[in-house]
Amino acid sequence: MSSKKQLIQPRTLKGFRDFLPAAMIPRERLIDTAKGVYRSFGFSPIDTPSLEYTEVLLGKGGAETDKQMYRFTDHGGRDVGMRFDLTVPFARFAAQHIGTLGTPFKRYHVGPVWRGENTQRGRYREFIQCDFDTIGTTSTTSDVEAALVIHELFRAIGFERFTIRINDRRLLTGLLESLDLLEQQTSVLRVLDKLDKAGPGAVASELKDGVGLSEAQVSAVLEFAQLEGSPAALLEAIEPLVRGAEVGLAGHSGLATLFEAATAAGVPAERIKLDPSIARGLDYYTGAIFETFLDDLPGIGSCCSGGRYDDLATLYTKQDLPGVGASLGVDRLLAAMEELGMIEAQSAPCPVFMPMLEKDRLGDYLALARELRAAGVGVELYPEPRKLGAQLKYADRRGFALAVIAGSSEFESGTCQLKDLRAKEGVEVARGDLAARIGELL
RNA sequence: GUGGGCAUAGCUCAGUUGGUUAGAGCGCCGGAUUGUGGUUCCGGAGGUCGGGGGUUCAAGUCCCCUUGUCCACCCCA
Repeated sequence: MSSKKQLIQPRTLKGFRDFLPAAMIPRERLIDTAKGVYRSFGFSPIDTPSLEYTEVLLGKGGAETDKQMYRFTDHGGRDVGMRFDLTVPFARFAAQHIGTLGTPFKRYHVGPVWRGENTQRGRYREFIQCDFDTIGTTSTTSDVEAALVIHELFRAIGFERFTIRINDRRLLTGLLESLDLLEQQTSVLRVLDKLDKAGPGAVASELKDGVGLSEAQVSAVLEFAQLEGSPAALLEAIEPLVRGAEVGLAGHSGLATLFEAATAAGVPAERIKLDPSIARGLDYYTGAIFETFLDDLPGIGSCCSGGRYDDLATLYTKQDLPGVGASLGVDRLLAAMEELGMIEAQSAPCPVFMPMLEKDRLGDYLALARELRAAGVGVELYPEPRKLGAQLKYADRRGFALAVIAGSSEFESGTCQLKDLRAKEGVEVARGDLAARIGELL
């Protein structure tokens, strides 16, 4: 037969991506930062399977997420779904294990999720979420803490200009209840959500003609959504609008406590806003809602969203398991950081590069590298004795900070050359002082 | 899922009303420089013009399908 082999075109599925070291290093750093912040607030790590019985996942996030869920039948005929977020599996997890864990329980969870929707910038079919949640308490303390975690998280990642927009589902429900619009809640909120883009005129006419509200109802809803000002001023203006409904008042006092406490905790006013028009989020939210936008790149969407969901676990257990938490969109945030020039283009996994000059000195090189590693300094040894210039070029391209250069004369005299690749300067250093000198330069 | 724009070398892009062997810059490899790289000079490799089909004497250029990507809607991290 033909000697030409038919090659398979190397490619990835739409919305699925490969990650080269240059992308993976900042990605891991971001995740480590998030884990550190979560732990500092007392959240513990957990993990769950990426596949679940479809019945566990279906109908929990709303019709839209059901449509986007990857779903198939496995070899045993089981109806299987790939998780589209980490919150729904967590509710199942909590219902299953809360007996041994006890309440309240705080966890964080980092892992990929899948949604079969159309791709866009910062929007993929496989992406990492980095969640933290507290379950087993309805205390507003946990709501406030969620806002504080988001604030510290973005600070730790390196952002100064961002806004956490907060609302409460109960406020909206209260308003609609007092207007006798509870039935149309979903469609009213969907239209309302377009306020920013479409403007009040378009929203008004769609509420009237599309959803069928009366003039009075339209103006009441618009008046509510268009309120602006400090949280305190907003809450004062909102109170009379929701006074007629108990839920509304509960949401009102929850938000009042939240903003008061967040301010007392030192969150700057410009980073935390009450936004009555935020209504979105998955179907399971029942209380406070959070969305986080970057002031310098609002178009990319919310990079960290969440809220309170007091009924989610009731689908799996009779025990009351209210929860609150949020999800950091790692991939979306990285796309934003890339665009904002916050990511250094370098892919050196460790600080020190060691060129190999003489093949028959392999044992000496390995021993020297091992000494450095034992002292806590990461070292990469080049695998073959090429021309030194070429090896240094390799090191430079990877972004190594330092090179430790040694050949026969150095090995015999117990020294080596320590070269700062950034400054392009080298000094001769006694082998015993090497780790210390490296520490000074890093 | 719906609608629109893109798709040419590793990267960023040129490519005239369809018309001979498809170009540039950067990068890469080799040499000048047999143990010290980012400059300079010389030389070199690398392209099924995303894939498939069609129209034509002739297609990178026109048409259809398909895949990917970007944008808008929808929704969301």
